[in-house]
Amino acid sequence: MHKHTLPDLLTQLYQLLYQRYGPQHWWPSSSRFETVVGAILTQNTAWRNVERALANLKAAGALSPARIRELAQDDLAALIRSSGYFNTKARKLKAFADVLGRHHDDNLDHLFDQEPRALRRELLSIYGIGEETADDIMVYAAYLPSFVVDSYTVRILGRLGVTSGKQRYHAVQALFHDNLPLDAGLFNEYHALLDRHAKETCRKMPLCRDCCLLSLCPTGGGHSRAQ
DNA sequence: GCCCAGGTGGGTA
DNA sequence: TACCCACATGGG
Repeated sequence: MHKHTLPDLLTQLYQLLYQRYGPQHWWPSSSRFETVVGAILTQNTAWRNVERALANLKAAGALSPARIRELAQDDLAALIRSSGYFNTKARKLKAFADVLGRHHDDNLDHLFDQEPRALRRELLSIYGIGEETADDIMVYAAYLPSFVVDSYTVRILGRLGVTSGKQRYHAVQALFHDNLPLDAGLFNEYHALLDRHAKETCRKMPLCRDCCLLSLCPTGGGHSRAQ
């Protein structure tokens, strides 16, 4: 099937994307807490709309766990209106702020200073934090190597014939964990590059022959189905 | 008007 | 387990 081993393919995929796009400087934020808030607000939402919500929170002095707890949920929802799902996301932000206050004295160092498995479990136990958001927080706020799998990741791996498109989150994540160095900096850049490539290229050019990944594509760019 | 965007939780069979 | 649906704004 493949002319590459999986470690080779995943490494070459990274190198091709990095050569094409360069460093992506993720996660754009001025604090780790802001990164966590952004990770929740960007769920199924364009980042552009999240930026407005974050600006509103900053302008209102509301970008802290204590202020998020103090604000009425409706008032918090109004501030983040532009990010969509504002009622749901206001509840999610409050859920995170509650756990951070109750169990960690509002200190992200305390939250992050535990075994990575335990940290991920705790994040997943919080209302509104699923696997992808948990891994966003692991990589981009706690600086731990936990690969972020999103729909773009699945789409690109599908086109390269690496996944079927029906695998669960954990199985896709394991591809990266089992075949690459467990390096938070690498995982940071890798996920950002997949995102960049999918947004910039995959939509406009559904075939690999039109993009920088042609050399990795088993079909030579002739897809019958786009994943 | 339509489809999509840096998903998650809840319900049903 | 496997689907289905609600959640909601803003841009192309």
